Amino acid sequence: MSKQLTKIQVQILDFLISEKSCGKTPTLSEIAKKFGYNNRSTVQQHISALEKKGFLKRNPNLSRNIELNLEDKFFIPRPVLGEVAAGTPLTIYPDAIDTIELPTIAHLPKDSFLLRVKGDSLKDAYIFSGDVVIVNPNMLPQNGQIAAAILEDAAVVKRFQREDDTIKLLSENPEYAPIVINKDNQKFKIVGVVIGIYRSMEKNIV
Amino acid sequence: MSKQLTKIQVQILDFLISEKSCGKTPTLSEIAKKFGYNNRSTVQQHISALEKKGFLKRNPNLSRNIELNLEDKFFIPRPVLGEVAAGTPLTIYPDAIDTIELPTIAHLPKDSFLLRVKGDSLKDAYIFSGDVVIVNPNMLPQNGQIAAAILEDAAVVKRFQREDDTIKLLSENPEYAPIVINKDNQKFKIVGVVIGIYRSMEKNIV
DNA sequence: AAAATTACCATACATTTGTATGGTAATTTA
DNA sequence: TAAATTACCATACAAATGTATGGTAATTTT
Repeated sequence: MSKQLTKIQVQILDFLISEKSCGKTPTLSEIAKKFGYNNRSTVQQHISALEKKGFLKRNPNLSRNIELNLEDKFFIPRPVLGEVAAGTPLTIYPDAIDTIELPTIAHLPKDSFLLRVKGDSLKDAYIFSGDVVIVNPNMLPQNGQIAAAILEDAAVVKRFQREDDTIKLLSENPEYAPIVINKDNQKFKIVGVVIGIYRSMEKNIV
Repeated sequence: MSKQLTKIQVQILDFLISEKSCGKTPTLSEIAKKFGYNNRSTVQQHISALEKKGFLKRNPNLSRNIELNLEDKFFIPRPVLGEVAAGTPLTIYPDAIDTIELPTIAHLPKDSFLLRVKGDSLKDAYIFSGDVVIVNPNMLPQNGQIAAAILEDAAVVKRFQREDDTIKLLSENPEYAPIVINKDNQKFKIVGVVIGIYRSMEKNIV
């Protein structure tokens, strides 16, 4: 038997990874439901194939006990939604352009997503090009918090400052001037609050 | 009924948090086994009490479906083993001195742990005082990687450089001189490799 | 063309799991 | 002192879950 995965096996494995990255391991029934199967024995067969090919391991008779075995990687890939400029706005992509191997950040706040920062306009806030910021879209930024926003169909990550009739987006780097937005600006939309940053060190070998 | 938890309820909740932070949700039987109960109905009662007090939620008839409800926090606390100096060595504590609310880093590499960095000796490596480093103890540092080590019963986080008969621990900050260690030094022990850093932004309101 | 593989379905069964109910002894509260 | 709570145990049952086995049709490989 080849180690090559069939289309459906890939889909199921992807689903398992996606669920795992939310901290869940589905049952056979749940997988069957997800893929529209009438019977969990269909999933049973696919999981069995994935196990034979070495992509996962089952623990007999234990519920929700599919252990992923992603080539000895410690990390589970998570999609990065787009690159975002700390300086000039960059386009945000509707689909993932990239995956980052986050240390299995599993239960990120619901709906939260990742953005990779480009540029050095936030370097005085200790955020550097290449860092990944974790954005919680269910929060409204308070003054002084780092926020992600969409401006003219592009995304920015800046320190947020609400004033009387305007919103200021500040860089920490004096080389960049603040962006001032009128409150009524239709082309401006707060996306969420940066609740954390993550930086992988594994490729930082000098 | 009070919202106060009994000793055993705290122990069970702690166990649930600990398991959750490894990406697992135990069954009643598994909890019973962990605490030496002969019967899972004992756990059933404790979980029921925890639910009534609002600390978790159960989804009826679904296995491994205890959802923790830690006061609407998005985050699950994880113990921070100790503070570690980027500059001068600081003591590493055997038990957690603190918990950090990591964005539910759930499947950290096995056995990995967190250290909070103090001091600015790694600032040129973009690691700052207060940052939390994720240390993987199952890796040996390569030259140039940031490593955590124990030196004279204290812990340091430094860039690692192996030379002929010595190991050099380099600061990125020119104010700190490199620490040079003889390979035979009994009081020196590599603890692991820093595989990532995490910084929470939530309290960074200026 | 024959054999193997793939993708599904159906059924049956043992185990696990969640849950309901009732009981006992010790401790705490009223 | 009486009542309530706590911490355990035991039993019973339904639902969920994993697993074994066999089948069909389509596709791919040999």
